Amino acid sequence: MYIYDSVKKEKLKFVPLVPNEATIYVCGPTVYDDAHLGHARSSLSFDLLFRTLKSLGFSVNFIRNFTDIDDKIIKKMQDSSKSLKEITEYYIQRYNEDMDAIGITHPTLTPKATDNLEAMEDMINILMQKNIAYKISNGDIYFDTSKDNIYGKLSNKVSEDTLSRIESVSEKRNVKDFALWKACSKNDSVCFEASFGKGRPGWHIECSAMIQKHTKPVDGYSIDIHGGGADLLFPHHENEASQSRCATGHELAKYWMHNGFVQIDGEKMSKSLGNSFFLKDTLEIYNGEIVRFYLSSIHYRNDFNFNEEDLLNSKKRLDKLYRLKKRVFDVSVSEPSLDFKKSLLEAMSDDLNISVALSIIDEMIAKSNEGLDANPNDKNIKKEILANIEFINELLGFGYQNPFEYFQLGLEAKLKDQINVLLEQRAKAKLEKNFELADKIRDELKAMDINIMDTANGTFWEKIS
RNA sequence: GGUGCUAUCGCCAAGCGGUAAGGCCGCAGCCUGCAAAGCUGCUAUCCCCGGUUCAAAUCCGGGUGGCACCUCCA
Repeated sequence: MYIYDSVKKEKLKFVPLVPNEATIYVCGPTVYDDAHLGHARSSLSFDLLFRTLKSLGFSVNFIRNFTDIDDKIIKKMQDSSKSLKEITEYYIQRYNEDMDAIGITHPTLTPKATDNLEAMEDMINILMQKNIAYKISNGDIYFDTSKDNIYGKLSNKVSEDTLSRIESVSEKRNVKDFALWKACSKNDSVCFEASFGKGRPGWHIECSAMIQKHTKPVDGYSIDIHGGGADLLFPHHENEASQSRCATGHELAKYWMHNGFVQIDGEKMSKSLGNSFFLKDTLEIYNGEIVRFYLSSIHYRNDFNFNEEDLLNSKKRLDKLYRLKKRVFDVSVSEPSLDFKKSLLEAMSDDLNISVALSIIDEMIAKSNEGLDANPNDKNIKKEILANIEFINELLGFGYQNPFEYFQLGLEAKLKDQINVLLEQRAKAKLEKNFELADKIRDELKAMDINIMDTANGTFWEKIS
């Protein structure tokens, strides 16, 4: 397995801290709103990593958190007069629904910030004891970045000019110091007890504390891989790495991976532009698997330009897999082709090269169709093809649907019956060489948006999308 | 202003120094009663200029264009 380390900026051989094991921590969403396409892409990127490592035989410990304390959540509370828990639980559930819809494997652990306040308190206490953290007059606690002589190394982004953009608080020792704890005032609705005063944690400390709590350091690192969106490198990951290093005496992660961004029709995704923003909006129109296939079809590090035309073109590629699956759906699975499995894994082992993986699948489809054209009823060929498709699903998370239902999605049973009756009539007409009637029926079906095809494996029909 | 990414066929997109994968679209053929589906074949010298090298889309320098982040946004 080779992965691109976005801090070292090179592709590296993945050497896990513990042989055959991998611990991955990915920054999850702040749950104050529904998941957007960017969340989907991030989840998808690391889901592919998760699946690939598992397929390679690693025992993977995959952690993805929920940030359920945050200014945006507090604002939502004020706007909606709902409690913190009401809001976060609602959006966590919605998030999980969306991720299920696009076939994201469940992480091994999904810690919430609110369940790990003690770990954060401990870490802040350690930093205060070391005089790396300090309290200012209003009760806020800051991290003293000057105590970490390699602060800024991770992102390489701390310039004078960057600093001028950071919020200035006069009592901070250094401009780049960041909040570990924000003291609460009397009318603050969200307030937690801690030995150093009431308040709530800063954003960065939660990930550090949860990693510290849920993992065991090996060889000077807490975890193997830390992941997240490209925007998180600075300041979030820089700060995480720094405070963890200072508090624990070892590095946070051996490898860092960052996924690229999603744009809509070439524009930055934002509410003000009114471009389709939420994953749910897309899922209302398209099946989750189609969205998954489209969003994962481009390398995770590249920026992704989402548009409907490309989505539909990408669906045509997935259709081909399902047309093949229709041809072999009447047998039980055997073992996938070793060559196919090996080359697919090899592609994904190269920093998740999905493009090469998809081209290998396309070649498999063409070869399989060729084999089936020559031997339409060869059970061994069919079994292996079906097994290949199952392996695709295991590794990449698509191709799992019943192939007939895939092409008939959203049609009512009554209509399906009607179609079947027409197909029987057409089959009879064809048998009697009454091609005029057969073509008339086909036109009738076409008018109903149904496409039919006579293959060596029988007559199939599809809903035209 | 700082930091970084990027420019490959009409569209999407691999390529990581050894002579351009794959998908969509298009054209031709095979198959088919005709279609559809499937299969086969055809379609690019890689933004521009210079350099390094036996050899560059791939490395270096300079342009030009696109984008992102630097604002607790994945």
